[in-house]
Amino acid sequence: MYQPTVTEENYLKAIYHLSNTGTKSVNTSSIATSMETTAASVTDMLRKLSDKEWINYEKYKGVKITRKGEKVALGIIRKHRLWEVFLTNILEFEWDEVHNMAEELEHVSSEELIKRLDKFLGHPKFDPHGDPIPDQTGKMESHDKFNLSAGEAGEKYIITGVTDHSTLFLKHLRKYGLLPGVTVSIAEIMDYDKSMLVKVSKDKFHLSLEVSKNILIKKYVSSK
Amino acid sequence: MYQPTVTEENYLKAIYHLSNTGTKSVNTSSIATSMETTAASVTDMLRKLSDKEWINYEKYKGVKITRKGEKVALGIIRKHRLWEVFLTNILEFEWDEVHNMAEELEHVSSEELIKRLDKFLGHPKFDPHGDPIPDQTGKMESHDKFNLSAGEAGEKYIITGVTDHSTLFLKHLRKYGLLPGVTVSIAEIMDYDKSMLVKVSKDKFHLSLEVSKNILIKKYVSSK
DNA sequence: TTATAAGTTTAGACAAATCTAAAAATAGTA
DNA sequence: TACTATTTTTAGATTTGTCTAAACTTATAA
Repeated sequence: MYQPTVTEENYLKAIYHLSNTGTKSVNTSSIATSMETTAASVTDMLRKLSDKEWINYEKYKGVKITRKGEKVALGIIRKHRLWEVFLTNILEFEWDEVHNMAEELEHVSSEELIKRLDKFLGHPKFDPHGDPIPDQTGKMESHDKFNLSAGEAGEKYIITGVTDHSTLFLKHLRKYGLLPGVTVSIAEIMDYDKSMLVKVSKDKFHLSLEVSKNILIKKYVSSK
Repeated sequence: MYQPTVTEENYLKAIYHLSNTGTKSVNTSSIATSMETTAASVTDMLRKLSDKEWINYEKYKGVKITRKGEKVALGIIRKHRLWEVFLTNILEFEWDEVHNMAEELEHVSSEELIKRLDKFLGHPKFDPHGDPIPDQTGKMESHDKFNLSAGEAGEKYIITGVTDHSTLFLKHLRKYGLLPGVTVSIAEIMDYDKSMLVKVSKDKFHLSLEVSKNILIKKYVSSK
């Protein structure tokens, strides 16, 4: 119906993420924080997004994304994650370097371009951070991830993703070789601060709760 | 010094092209035509570009691009042409399909991205339309092109580019296999309308002056 | 339950890029 | 040269996305 502007696309993406990630309701101030702007600006934009039927919005009552809005958001997320795969796999950037470039590339409008990029990359299912890539209809895989901080001593896990996508955090993980696909065994969990001693291939090291909380894992299954 | 906006980048690109292409001076109305906007809007923008020292501008006296402005323009042109190579060589688009996508991709800001893209593509010297790609310092090859309409009967030439970049024209040329690199012999030039009978591999066909005027060629050299 | 705090919206303003209509400057021509 | 036509600029508005400060609503807690 309407063609969203770049700003509208970014708001819808933020609202989509807030709807699915946090447990709190999607309110004006949480959007303001995630968009790094003021509550007043958000209110203005919510009216516009509501007029275009991408969200349901009632004053003082918070926001719910509509089917239409979700479709826009998933389209942008698809583009973002495909470009991230391109940047790491083809142009050989590190996983902590690609986010800002993908933030720009995701707004390039051609659907045909993204279709061909997807094909060229071999229809990847996950981006370099382990996040699933929606297909053209918006569907995506979602394996039952949980936090490394909820893992048990003596168990073996595979890293599937992260919840903190900041460059600082990703760089930190890269230093330890903690990338999606890597196997981690928990040797010990400290009672005092919930920090853990982990083993990755032949290295052993300490992870704070702050770090383990932001790493997503699945159970290690030996065969296949 | 200043970071140009997308609009400023597009104005500088247009002014650069007008400075180098046409013989007429770069005046307000020619910029307005090429930017598909009004003379009033152009005047406003010229003041801004002048404030930022990308052009020298005197009221009613027309415009001259500065070194700084030329550097900005060449950076955009470099990005545009590298993305065009990517779209045709890697994503297998036709040469008449890539322009609009490249118009968006050229404004993605990362210098490192374009450096790696250039490397990935094998440091190409020309884009799919035969236009030279500036290097990081703004230098580019410029072989002595001339118009096919200035060619002589009985002579053999190699297509090096086009002067009309419209989809309509490029599609027309593609139908005849008239692409950069292809060899063309002029069999006959009609006195009446300056149309020409040309031979391309085994095909023979007629080209109007309208068409031949927009094809760039160089002399065919048999060895090497 | 009422006072206060927290969160949200409105009002009014601004910068960027654009427009139309009118005024001013330059160019072309008799 | 002087008149007219063309080109360019100015003036005043508009749209998008933003801001601060003030007003308003909802939540919290004595």
